[in-house]
Amino acid sequence: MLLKTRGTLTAAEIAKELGITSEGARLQLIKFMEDGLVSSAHESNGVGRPKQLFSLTELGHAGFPDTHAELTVKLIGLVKNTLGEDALQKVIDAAEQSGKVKYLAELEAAVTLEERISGLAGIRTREGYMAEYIKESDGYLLVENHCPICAAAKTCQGLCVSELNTFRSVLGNEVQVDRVDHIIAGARRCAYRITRKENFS
DNA sequence: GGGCATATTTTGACTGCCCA
DNA sequence: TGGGCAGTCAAAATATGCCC
Repeated sequence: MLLKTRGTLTAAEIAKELGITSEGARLQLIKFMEDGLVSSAHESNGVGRPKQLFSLTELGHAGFPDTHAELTVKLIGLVKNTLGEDALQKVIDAAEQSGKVKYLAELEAAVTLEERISGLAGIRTREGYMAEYIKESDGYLLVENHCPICAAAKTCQGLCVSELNTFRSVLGNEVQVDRVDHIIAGARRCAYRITRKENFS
């Protein structure tokens, strides 16, 4: 909790806050380091042995509550209940339009279909979807192994529809994009089959 | 460059508490 | 009662800058 609220600290500083000796604090920190919750770095400050500074790792930070998902679900509910379904749909449409513009700009240099799919997978991975694509005999499979907006998507299915629309727009008219796996429906992943339309092959 | 001073870490022995 | 765990204490080890 001290490392979370105060940032990087030495064993002596932690010991002082906890009312124990620095050796006692250090023993605890070593255990946290063995568990991957804390990392250390050395900092030289003139005369004497360099300080060993302790800070939380990503795993350590993950041990604290994150209520983003709950907040998002709450906001979606508030928009729906106070402004109506139409207002919520307008918000989703605006987000979809914004997403399309952003994706198209990033994929401007991609010429072939495979380059566009590869680029799209890269963008989605950066956004936390752990995306990848698989080349198949009749097209491609875009796979998203994680859904960072799962809680929101369960509350508002429009987000998933918007996502599919975005993929179709970004990949172009010559391909058909179908969702074949859906996390919301209980699948392990979301997957999209991408095939060339008959009249474009 | 080497010895010294300083600040900090490391280590081992020990104590006390809890629990099966 | 013994084992495990958490913490204290003291001494040794370590890393670095300063000064001659």
